[in-house]
Amino acid sequence: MDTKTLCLATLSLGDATGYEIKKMFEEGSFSHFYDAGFGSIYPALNKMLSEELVNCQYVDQAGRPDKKVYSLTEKGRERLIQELHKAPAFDKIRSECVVMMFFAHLLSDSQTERVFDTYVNQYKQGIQCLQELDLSEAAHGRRFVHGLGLKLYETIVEYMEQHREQLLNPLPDQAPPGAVADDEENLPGGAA
Amino acid sequence: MDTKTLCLATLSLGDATGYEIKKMFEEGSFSHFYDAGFGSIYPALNKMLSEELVNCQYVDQAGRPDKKVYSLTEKGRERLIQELHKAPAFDKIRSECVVMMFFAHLLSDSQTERVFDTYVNQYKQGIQCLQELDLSEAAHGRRFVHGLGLKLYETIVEYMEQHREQLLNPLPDQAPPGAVADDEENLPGGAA
DNA sequence: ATAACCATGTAAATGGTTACATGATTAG
DNA sequence: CTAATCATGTAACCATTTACATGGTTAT
Repeated sequence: MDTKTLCLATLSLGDATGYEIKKMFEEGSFSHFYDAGFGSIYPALNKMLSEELVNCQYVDQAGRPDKKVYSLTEKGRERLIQELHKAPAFDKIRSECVVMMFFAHLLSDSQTERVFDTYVNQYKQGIQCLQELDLSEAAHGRRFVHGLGLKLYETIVEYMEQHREQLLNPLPDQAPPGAVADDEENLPGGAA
Repeated sequence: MDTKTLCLATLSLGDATGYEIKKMFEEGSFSHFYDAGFGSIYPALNKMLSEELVNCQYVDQAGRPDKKVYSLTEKGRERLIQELHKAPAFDKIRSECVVMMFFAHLLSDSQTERVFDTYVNQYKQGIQCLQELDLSEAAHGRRFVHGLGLKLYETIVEYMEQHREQLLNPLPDQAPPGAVADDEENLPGGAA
């Protein structure tokens, strides 16, 4: 699924600027299952304008560049529906944190902690974002997906907190030799 | 994190061919947090060979092409550790199924069902893969990550099954107008 | 017979990220 | 005064995906 389709999908929820579409991917309903940067959103929007999949209204703003508010055309709506009826690909996940945690035995204590915290905080923030959304007007699919996202995030945070010691202070027989010395800290006893 | 680093990481668990590395991403311990295809693995391996990050032993095989078994060099191990100590990026998730389920109100009933099944089956298979792994020799990080993956997959399957009706047979007031007529089926009553 | 599996690789096409470029406003 | 937010866009770079190319073995 390319950025074009994602933009069409976003616009089906209401007119928006490229800037606002980006925010949807960062903080809004889409944050937990897709992302896109300006470098792919703006070109996608311009391509779709020339294909007549979207319309554009220019809104003058003092000082700032003109706001360009995009809206779906009928053709765009048809294209969106067509794309949504293709065979879905499997999920693609790229989690650097999980790779790093997998190789905890090669990490310094400080890096292990840093990765752990990054991961937990990412999903704690995600939970907050999802909880702040107003779904009173939302269609059933959106509610379903929202509930799934929330559940997943909560599961991650819960697992991380429950198994913190397993990662950060493993029992000696769980930590084979070859570990990296830490340049900053050195807990003499470990988990006492 | 690029394919090169992922290959180094895989090789730190034991010598392997490109083909076997791919399998690790599909069925092994890595399946739930990263992926890579042949088109990126083989070039990565060759580049690393010229950078002396890996060694290669050719194993003759009757009929089949020579097997090329790669192993980490000391330089490769150092590079891996260096990469693992960088600041981790946030997770990137691309889930076409979730996008489609979000827009269930634009989908035909048959497509909704297809997407639902694709999603559930993906993670049911994932659970099976993870359960078949032998972790008796695994380091603590690997066990930690394995537990996390399993927990997440189980949570997804459980949520999907518990909320099946919400997606496939929503109550009328949860399904706003604009739904697409199905070309194959038509349930007259819905959830009575 | 046919499909799937083992096994490696290249080239072209696609597409996404990063850095650059501009510039006013507002909050700390 | 500085950083963040609003607002758009291009170009170079980087990486991945897909299709192509080869070819024997094993299971159905």
